[in-house]
Amino acid sequence: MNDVGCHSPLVRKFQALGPWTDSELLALGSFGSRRRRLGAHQAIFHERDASDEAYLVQSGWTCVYKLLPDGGRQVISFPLPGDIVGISGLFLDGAQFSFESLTPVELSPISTATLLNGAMASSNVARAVRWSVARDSAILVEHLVNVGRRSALMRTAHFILELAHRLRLIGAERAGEFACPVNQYWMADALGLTAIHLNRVLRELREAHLVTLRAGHVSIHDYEGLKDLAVFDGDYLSPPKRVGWP
Amino acid sequence: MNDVGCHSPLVRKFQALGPWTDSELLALGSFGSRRRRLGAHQAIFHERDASDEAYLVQSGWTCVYKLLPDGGRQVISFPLPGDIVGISGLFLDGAQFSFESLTPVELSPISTATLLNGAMASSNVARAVRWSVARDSAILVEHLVNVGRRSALMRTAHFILELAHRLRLIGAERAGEFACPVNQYWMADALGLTAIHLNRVLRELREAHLVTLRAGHVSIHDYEGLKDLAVFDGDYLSPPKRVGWP
DNA sequence: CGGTTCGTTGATCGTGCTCAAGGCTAGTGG
DNA sequence: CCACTAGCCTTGAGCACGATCAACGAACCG
Repeated sequence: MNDVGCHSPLVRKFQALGPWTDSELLALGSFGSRRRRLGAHQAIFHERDASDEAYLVQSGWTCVYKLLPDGGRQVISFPLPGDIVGISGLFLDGAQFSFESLTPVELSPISTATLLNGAMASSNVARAVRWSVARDSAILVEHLVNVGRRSALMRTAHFILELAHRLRLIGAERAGEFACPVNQYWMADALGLTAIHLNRVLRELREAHLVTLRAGHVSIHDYEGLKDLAVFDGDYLSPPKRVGWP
Repeated sequence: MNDVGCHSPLVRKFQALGPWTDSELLALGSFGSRRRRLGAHQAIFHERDASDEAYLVQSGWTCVYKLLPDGGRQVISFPLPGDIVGISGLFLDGAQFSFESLTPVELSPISTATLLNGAMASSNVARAVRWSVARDSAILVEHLVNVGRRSALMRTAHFILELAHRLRLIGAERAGEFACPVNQYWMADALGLTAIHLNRVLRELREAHLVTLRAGHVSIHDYEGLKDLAVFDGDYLSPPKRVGWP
């Protein structure tokens, strides 16, 4: 059963939280038992949909956002493989946001029962879920700081570094290079900028030899420089190092 | 034991999630067994502090924020009586933000063990905690939308309406009137504005006969008008109406 | 009284938005 | 092979929302 981990981004993400026994891996695996494939730019759920299921992203890029009546859009997050979307919706009256695929994706719906049973069955699974939820919250907080108080340049740099770190954790980043199939419109809507201004910011970052984003691919040329610019500290993204954690 | 609820803002907040048995109220009450009083503007914990405890606010206004190296400050939330702060910090390497009192406050530290035991002991308590965490996340998402995509005027109106709704749930708002001991500097740092600009926005709202904020007191003169301006829908703040919820 | 905190206003500046266009590439159908 | 389209990226010119800098007023409190 250990080979569950070889292909599951969830297990990969949770590995550092281990050690995992085979039966626990089996419990984790139950989160991925059902699978759904979807093409690019397909809605998965909409704001206010009553939701009895969360979704584990198995592969592909996705996007969580809210629309405003004036046509504006705020991207909340870009869930990546190993991320679970919509847990909070299970405990509220419905989803607070819309969720869709940006690329072709593979999703595993997780029912409330599956989630709670998994957590009941194994305290390690419960820990992992709690960590995952807490981490998502930390990412959201950092996103708020980004949009509320950082300049467009710092904000963009910070966002790219966060993506790089998250992708590294699931093995989708190497030596400052990674695929990023998010166009400038979506990215601008995440950063609270217009696509036009973001384009200029990206040019600035490129001309400063810090990072290049082209054709859906990101190359970080000067990691330290970028980190200094953004005042980035990625500790909030990594599994906790504390011993005996709850 | 039922009089626990009479004075506990936590029980008041969770009432609509009921029905609660006496023993469950007792379990909830255990979250408030310890008490700490603090004066105004006292630090409760700082960013990066290792934290083994969350805090239930029993009375007074508090503030969660992050500082930036350039001296900037982003307020994440203003936890009110009945709100629990720092749960996510229990499951990460440390707190992701600073937490302090704005007024004299009464706090109940909640250890990780107390929190988890309370949830294990009663599924209603577990439900309530899950709802509370999910609601905090929904508030955070709305805050991000506010700062990222709404104009200063809409943003401010939305913020005031959210406060009014939250205060109503704990019985601290009546007929559009409530105390709000948050000065314009703190409020501006929540809204991603400067205090100077916020001051002008508040004047605009006052001159439009929508809402007045003066001397720590808010008077909403035209609730519908304010709601239309902000395109506010407070459903995310109320206890879920779904039956048989998890 | 003087000090401190908070609110208010004016003048000016600049980051990032708006509107408008054009270019590049891939895909499609003639 | 060449139009033609559709996304997406890029650039320019001008404007506006909100920031910055600089005071001053009001309330409170020692």
